[in-house]
Amino acid sequence: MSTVVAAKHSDAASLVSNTIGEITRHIRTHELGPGDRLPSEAALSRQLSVSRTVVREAFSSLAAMRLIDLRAGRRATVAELDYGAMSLVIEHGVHTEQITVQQIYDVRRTIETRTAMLAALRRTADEVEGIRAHALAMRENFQRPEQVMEHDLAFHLEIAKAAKNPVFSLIVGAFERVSRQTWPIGWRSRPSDAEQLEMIQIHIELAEAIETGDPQSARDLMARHFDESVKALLAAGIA
Amino acid sequence: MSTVVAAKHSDAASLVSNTIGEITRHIRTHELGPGDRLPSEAALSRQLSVSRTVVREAFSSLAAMRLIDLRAGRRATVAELDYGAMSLVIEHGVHTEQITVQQIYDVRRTIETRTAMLAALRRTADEVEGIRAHALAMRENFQRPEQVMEHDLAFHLEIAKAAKNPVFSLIVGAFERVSRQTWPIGWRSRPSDAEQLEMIQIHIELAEAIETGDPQSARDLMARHFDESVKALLAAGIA
DNA sequence: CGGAAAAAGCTGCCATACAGGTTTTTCTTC
DNA sequence: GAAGAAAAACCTGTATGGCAGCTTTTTCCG
Repeated sequence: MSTVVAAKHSDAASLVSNTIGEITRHIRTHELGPGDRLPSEAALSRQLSVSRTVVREAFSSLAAMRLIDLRAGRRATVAELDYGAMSLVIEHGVHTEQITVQQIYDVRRTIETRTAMLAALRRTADEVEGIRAHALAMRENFQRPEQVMEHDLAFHLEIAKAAKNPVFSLIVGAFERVSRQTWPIGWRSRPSDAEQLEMIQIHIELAEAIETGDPQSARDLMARHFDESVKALLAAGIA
Repeated sequence: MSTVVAAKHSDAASLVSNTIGEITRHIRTHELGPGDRLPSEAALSRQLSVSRTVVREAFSSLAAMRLIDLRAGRRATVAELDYGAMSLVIEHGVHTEQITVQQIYDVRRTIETRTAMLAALRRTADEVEGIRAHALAMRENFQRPEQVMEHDLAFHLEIAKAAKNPVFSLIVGAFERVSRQTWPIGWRSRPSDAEQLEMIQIHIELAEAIETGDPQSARDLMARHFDESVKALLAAGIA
């Protein structure tokens, strides 16, 4: 039974792994939240009877997964939810050819048709403002692809945020790094101004649907957006 | 504009971060795939003009995100896609009360109604066998909750696999650690044998729908499964 | 009492050392 | 010459000690 996507059963009795476990356990048992400070490396070193080297590697690993924040001279603190690590995992999957760009679009479509719908139901006035601002900024800067891309990414993240479920934000964010690399391909496959503006127009209408509070339209527009994007990528010869 | 879920703009000019970047760049530019070997710590240390300590912490971080595999005495190798790190991130979010269990169920419902549908369309004979075996094993072992849970988890992962999109597997797997902790709560909230068997029955029917190749039924059954699960959790007083 | 300066504490990084696992090379024997 | 065993070379895991530079706490002066 080859599992393709697996999780190592890490009994991994290495000191570092155990130390990571102890630290996360510490967070859990002490009910620490974002911003709360962890013991110093030296303290943990004594407490767990391992060298500071081991504690440092454990901290470093936790920081890589963005579970804690590290800053020189300061104590480590519990981190806020952050999609940085997940974004690296996805990017790694694409670069090692274990994930295709099209598979990512399939997942994004599934997720984001839902966030669009929820956003239309739950958005606050502020969020509507942000979403619309990004959509309009895409149109205004449409001769500067860099800018368009940044606003596009922010647009999708803002919708996820308006859906009021941080897990959706996490997942949408997880695709950010890859999107930065594939976005220009999609853009170039829409060579005329008309085609580019048409793509941007969908974003604007989507912003309006969310503003109006029309979940069905929001959903449909997001679906259309992804259908068009996939079409564009296929036209550009992306497998 | 408070972002709630963020990604640190890691210009993070720390040596370790830079080294992590260099290593992932090495993987990318040399087009390394799973199993391929990376340079030794000493070699990278010389090549990048940093101490072995720094290289080690970078390796350790990459291993934490499951981008590479480390084993004593052996060279580091590029890892296969693995949801271990993502699962820790989600678990962290729940323990620090940045994510609620119900929010996870919302996302799982969105994702897994899709995987069920796709599985019905794309499954192989082997996968059907695996999926059904897990569903039946749930019924057979239904007096041993531990066993039921394990087969339940494997059931959902196998469906994701049958959907033939590793990103779905990654996401479904990302909820594994949390599920292991919340599953018993849902189970206990179905106190009678009849209720427990009813829940298991949905799994069996779902397996059948996937076997038959009926995407609509598969989808509906998965949706019902999650609706029931949420109801059970709410009954148990989970916010 | 307020604020500046000194002290203490902490992290980032480095060099070195050695135990124990793994790979490669060498040597022996058939 | 080939197969297999022994040795050498290489590699990672962990520990220790040290120092620069940043932060927090304490102390002391006005």
